[in-house]
Amino acid sequence: MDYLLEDLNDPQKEAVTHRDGPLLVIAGAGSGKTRVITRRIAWLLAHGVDPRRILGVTFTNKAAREMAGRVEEALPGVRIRLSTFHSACAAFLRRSAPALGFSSDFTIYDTSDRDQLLKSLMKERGVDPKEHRPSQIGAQISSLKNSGVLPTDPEFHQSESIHYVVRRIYEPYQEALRANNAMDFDDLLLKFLRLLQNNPEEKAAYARRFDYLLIDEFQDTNKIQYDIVKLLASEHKNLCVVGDPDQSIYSFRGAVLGNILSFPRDFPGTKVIRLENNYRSTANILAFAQGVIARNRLRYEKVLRPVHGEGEPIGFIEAADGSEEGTLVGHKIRRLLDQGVDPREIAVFYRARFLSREIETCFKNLGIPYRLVGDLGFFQRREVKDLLAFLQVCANPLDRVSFERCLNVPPRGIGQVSRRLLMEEAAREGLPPAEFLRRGMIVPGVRGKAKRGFLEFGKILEEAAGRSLETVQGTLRLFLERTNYLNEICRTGSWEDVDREENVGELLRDAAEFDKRWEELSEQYPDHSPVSAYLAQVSLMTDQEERQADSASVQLMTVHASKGLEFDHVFIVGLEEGLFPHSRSMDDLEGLEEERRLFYVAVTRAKKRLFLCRAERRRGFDGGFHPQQPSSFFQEGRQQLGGGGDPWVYEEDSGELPEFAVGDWVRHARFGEGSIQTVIGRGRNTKVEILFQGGIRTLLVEYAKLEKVEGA
DNA sequence: GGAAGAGGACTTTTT
DNA sequence: GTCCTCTTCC
Ligand SMILES: Nc1ncnc2c1ncn2[C@@H]1O[C@H](COP(=O)(O)OP(=O)(O)OP(=O)(O)O)[C@@H](O)[C@H]1O
Repeated sequence: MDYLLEDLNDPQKEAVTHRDGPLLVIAGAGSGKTRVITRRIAWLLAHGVDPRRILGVTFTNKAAREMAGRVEEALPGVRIRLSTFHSACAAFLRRSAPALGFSSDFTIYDTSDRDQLLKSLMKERGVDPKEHRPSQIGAQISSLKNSGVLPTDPEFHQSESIHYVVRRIYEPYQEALRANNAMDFDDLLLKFLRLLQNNPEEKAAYARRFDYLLIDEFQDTNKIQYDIVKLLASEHKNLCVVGDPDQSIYSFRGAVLGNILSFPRDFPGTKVIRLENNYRSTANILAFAQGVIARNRLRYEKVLRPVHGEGEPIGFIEAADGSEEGTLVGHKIRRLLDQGVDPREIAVFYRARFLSREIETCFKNLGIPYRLVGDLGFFQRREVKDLLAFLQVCANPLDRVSFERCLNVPPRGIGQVSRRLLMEEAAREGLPPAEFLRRGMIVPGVRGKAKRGFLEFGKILEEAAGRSLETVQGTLRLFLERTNYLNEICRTGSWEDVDREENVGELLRDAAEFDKRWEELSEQYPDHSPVSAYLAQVSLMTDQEERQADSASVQLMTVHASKGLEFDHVFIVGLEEGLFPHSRSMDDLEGLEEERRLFYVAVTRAKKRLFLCRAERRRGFDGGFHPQQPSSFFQEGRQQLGGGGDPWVYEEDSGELPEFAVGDWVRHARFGEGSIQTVIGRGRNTKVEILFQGGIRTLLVEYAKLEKVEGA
């Protein structure tokens, strides 16, 4: 099994073969930390350690899957599951839920469920949700939880700095969660920690449950996570953590750099290993990255040497506005693709999610295949959330947030007033409203459409319950058929309806997939119906990676989502003051330095080629343009790299372009026939607005491959 | 009393 | 674009 060590350098070997006791690998970007973790897991497995006694934790689902893949690559035939902190804690809590006053199939609320609940609690207490946005209040509650403060703790009442709305709402919020048999993301960590702290038997049991703990991206753990880790490792101290203080980019989630720095003190006898070769990037890219990060003052210095040669210079792309930025990036990518570059080796990063829109539009027009990584999209889509809310109500009738969401979907005549009457009547009967309706009980004072609506909804619930939620797909289909959902929702016959239908189909497929695997999965979910197990799984999946993982597309993602990944060609867009670094982080040194770390992360993802991009103006939400100053990061690139002229020049080659005039009929491969509404610009930059059946599109003539339709 | 459509406010980063 | 509230019709 020495082959497991073959492609490792000496310090890596030392880390991988380190047997027992605390181990800290602290090293810069691209130095092979992740390789250490995955190889170490393989090494342990190869030496007879039971995979169930290893707990490997990463930060995102994506990273967990990727790393599991690498272990299986190194050790064919083996199967191992790596977790995120949240999924591991959720799984533990499901076993211990009754002790905490929850049933084991409790619901997990995502951020929008949380805000929904907060909103209704605020309204009940006469707090205007417009004056204090639920999401803001929720964010503050979240950061309290991430520093370990519950409303029942004395600190909560003593602290002066807590907003009065938070002060009023936090405790009712926790009570409501419990009444709904629900936890939010932060509860998953905090409640598990409290369970260990307050319960010596549980603590002892969990401290013996694993023999080896391995944690990637340790610089981004928060206090709660570290406390959990300490307790899990308290008996054997076989704890291997890996990280890079310069890549700490989650302080908004409570991450504390202190964790990785104080690790050797917290675990006396820690073996500290440094990795000092960068295997990922060209020397040019690495030198730039190090110049960038060297300007931070709060820093733990490390050595990092390039292994590769100088490589190509860094490129700069400066555009007049956001859409030109997208087009220029698209042009460049198109050329790379034409040279035979694998689209999966190209990535576009942005600081803020909304920047992806403009890029997407341009890529669509240019026909560049792309994929949005970590897109919240799918599970946040209206129709998907509606359907999941229905499943949620079936599985957990106490969940009022989901109940309120799907009660009147599709519209069945139930409004504000009938809703209130139902709640009051159900409360009088001492039943959750969902249960009240399921029994077919009547709400006095409600007649006509609303009355029928209640009865109908109750009947669907009853029928679903009658089938004991045995298959996810069956339960969904029941809802779809009884409500005629698709027809109700897709009435307008427009563009988006097709999407909606597809999303529903996608969910059904996903559900069917889960049903098929239920037999092997069921042991992971004790006391769960298939439906509640499905929900348990889905509510921790915030992305839809797997569905499209193999598509040959350019990858679009936030810088945060790029952590731990690598690509041959990287474009960082939106390098403008206020955007990246973001204005909300520019007030203090810590904020600015974190932006710089974030930029460092972005830069160090690139293996061969890096492009820094900015626009001179950008459209605001009102549609007007705002001038944008180049980001200091962009300027540093310019300076460090000698101002380097303009490596980005249009090539005046390709032959003639067809000319179009307003009113011409044209045919497009994908959008069909349409008429030209507007012609913008000249020559290679000509854009046309075309009215197709599905709506108006703006296309670049050069790439749209439009055909004139004569005699229309 | 409800539904559908118009108009306003708001967009950092994630589990 | 999206989410939410307010208005206008049924
Ligand atoms: N000893 C080695 N020899 C050659 N290549 C290596 C070696 N170790 C790692 N690599 C390669 O270097 C690249 C970076 O490795 P890895 O992702 O493990 O680094 P990392 O330290 O986790 O990076 P980051 O912190 O930036 O995410 C990968 O392509 C990996 O395959």
